Amino acid sequence: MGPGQGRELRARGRRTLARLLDAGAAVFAERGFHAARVDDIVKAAQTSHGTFYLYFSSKEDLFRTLAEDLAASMVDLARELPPLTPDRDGYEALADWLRRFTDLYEHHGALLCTWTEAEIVDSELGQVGVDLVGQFALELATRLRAAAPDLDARVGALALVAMIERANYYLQSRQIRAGREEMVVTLAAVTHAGLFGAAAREVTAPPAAPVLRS
Amino acid sequence: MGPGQGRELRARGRRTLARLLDAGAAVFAERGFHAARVDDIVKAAQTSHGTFYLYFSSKEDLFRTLAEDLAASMVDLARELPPLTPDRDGYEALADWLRRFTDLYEHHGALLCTWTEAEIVDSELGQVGVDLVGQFALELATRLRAAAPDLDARVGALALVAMIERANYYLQSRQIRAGREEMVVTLAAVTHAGLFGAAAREVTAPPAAPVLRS
Amino acid sequence: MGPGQGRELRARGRRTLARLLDAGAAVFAERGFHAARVDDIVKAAQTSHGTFYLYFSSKEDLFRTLAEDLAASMVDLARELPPLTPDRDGYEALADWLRRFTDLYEHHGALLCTWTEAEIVDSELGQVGVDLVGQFALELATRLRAAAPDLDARVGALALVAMIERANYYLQSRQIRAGREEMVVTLAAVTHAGLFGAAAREVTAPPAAPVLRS
Amino acid sequence: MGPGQGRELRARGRRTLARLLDAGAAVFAERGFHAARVDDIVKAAQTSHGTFYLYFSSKEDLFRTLAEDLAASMVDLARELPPLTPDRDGYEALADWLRRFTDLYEHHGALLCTWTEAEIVDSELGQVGVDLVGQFALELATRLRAAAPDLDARVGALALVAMIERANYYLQSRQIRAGREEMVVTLAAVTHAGLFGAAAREVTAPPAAPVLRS
DNA sequence: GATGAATGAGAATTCATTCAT
DNA sequence: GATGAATGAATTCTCATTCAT
Repeated sequence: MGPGQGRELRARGRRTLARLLDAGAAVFAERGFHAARVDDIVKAAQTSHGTFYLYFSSKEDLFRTLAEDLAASMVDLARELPPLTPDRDGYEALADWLRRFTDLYEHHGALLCTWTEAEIVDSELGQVGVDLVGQFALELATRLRAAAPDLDARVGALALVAMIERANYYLQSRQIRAGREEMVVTLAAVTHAGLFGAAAREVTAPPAAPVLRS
Repeated sequence: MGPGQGRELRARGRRTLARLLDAGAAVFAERGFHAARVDDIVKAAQTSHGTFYLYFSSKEDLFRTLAEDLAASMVDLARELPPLTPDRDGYEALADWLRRFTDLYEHHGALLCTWTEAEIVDSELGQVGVDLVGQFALELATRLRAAAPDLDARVGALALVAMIERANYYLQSRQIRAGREEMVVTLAAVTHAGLFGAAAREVTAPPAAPVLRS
Repeated sequence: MGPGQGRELRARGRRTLARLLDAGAAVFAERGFHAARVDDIVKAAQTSHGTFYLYFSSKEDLFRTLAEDLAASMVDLARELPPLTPDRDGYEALADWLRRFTDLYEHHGALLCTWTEAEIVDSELGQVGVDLVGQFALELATRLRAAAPDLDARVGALALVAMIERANYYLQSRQIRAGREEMVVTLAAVTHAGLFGAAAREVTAPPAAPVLRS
Repeated sequence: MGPGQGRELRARGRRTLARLLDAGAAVFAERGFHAARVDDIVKAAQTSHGTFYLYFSSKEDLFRTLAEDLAASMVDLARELPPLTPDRDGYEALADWLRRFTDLYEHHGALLCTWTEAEIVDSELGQVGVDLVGQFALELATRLRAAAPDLDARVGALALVAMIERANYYLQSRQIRAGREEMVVTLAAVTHAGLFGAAAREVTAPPAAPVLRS
């Protein structure tokens, strides 16, 4: 563990720590775990190698810290998944929630991409990843079970989570050439359709006309 | 390029090349691009460093070769996406195709996970990845457009591709605790529902009873 | 030199200095000069890096201070080597002196082991080590010369000093599995025999019965 | 373990290995374990850092290898300790053996001084050191027991070993200002006297006149 | 008097690639 | 065609020492 995190820090120390965390997030996001150099990070944080190791015991330690922060945010978000109903309110709530997911992914998602790469998988962190996906899926599964009783709710929920996560990745990595809102609406529609059938939304949702583009 | 690929190898040379490709696939899959050591690869191939550079000009060169092979297989598979119809035949055809996708992913998918990591993204290879996703999405989009005219077909198709790809990844990395067939059926159902509405499948598809488990 | 030793410390300063000296002795003894970290020392002394350099100008400065203290004690002890006589009183006096040597070695000897390691040998301190051995040897040599005139008294004395020093080291480092008193008596006997012949002690010394063990 | 030692080496590899071993011995002897830089060693061996790690897995690995070689030589020598008899032949045999010990110490002894410093003590190597001293002491103890039955033979033997070892160290580190032969004769005399009484040697040994110097 | 924070010159080690046989 | 050996730039991490409060 980073020695600098065990003790409580003075104002200056807190600022340095924050700079390192920011720099780490940026560099890991841009280069991935292995290609990220401690040198890049300290340069970005405008500090020295020595200082880095004052706060973190290793490059991996910093990564783990960032990942745990992100994981916590994700878990929080998963808990806030609104009750999903077939009506228009349910659809809107889902779309709103997806907007917030996309926000989070936009700011920290690059880190998710390196999650696998850092082979810290065996340790707790790997489990965190699994739990994370599971947490999301759990929430969805509860609704799926009611809406589509003949589907395997657990697997179906995972499939929807997969879609949401990966679509955000495509968006971020520019493999998808689409706007944020476009994607959010589409994901909401597909998910809603998956849960309650396409008909439900068609009736209640407003014509998503502006979305049509291709 | 590795001189060893610049034409006409004797039997012995072909065997060495094959061993290197196999070893490379295995090691990249297990460790990722950066963590994979040339040393690991030559040991697995039971040959020497010198020989490696007889066939490939660099570690990246080997990766690129493997990735291009995989990409070609994927593109081939995408072309074989069957016509999707709302009836039961359409559903079955989709499920069959998903089975083949899962086969491919099972054998070579680990390489896909490292695709991003190797920063060969700027080069053609990155584009290959984009094209690949695009190719799949294109096929789906055509059907989507007919089935759900108020959805952004392109984005919707990408969302479904995202789901299919990522769900396979979850399966492979054991983040999903489900059987192959279970997942294939679920993906088929969700995709089919996304395309034609849940009602379509419910009427035409057989009760997916054994899938129910959670 | 550390400013903190340049005279007149208040009570608080004296306590801090004492803590640092104690901590230094402990850490140098346990880890050796190179492996001892200033950080270990200040932690053991419950103070900070900044404070350390208030009292000592460097790690070496602290070591030197400790070593000089020890050297002074050793020189004092050497001066107190009693007159050695072939009779029983001489033997007992020698044994008593050896007991005190062993006491000193027990408390500070670990530092002696690192003496060589710290390459402060070129400086005065190295000379102190040489002088120290020499001082001991000188005292012994005077007696040896009388008792065994055909031996090289100087070298003989050094050999005895070597034995006494090294045997204490074996004892301390548990390379010898023997009790303190056992060792003291044995060293006294061997030294006495070396000086005056085995016969002398045999006649005059009491049967060292309890020593017999092996 | 050094990868280069598992496989059998070609002529060139054997030469490089030998150069590294020689260089390591020299550098460790001169600077001690901690102060010795891998850089010094590879420079002395006229090779590169990379090559070093081809043969040894770490600086410690090289040290251990050298130490084990030395330990083996020492154990061999201990086994060759001649039968010790009170007559002149016994004395001469002892002196001869001491000459060989001094030879060994002269060539490799510097390494012994760093033995303690490298904290490899916990592992087998530390035990080797203990065993080594024990081996020597065992041989001596057998004779002591016969010659001086009222002494603790085991402790007495250790004391003599201590003397022999440490005196050689003094000689090597120039803390003793004496010639080799001078020291050998003196050690033989003191040891012989310790075993059989001063009288025995006086009668049988030649007058050691030339040794007298101080 | 005391201390938390910062520093940066080294140190060990790794590994893709080249070379001589 | 094959390979054992060599290379050295790049990288992570350490730690004695200094500084600002």
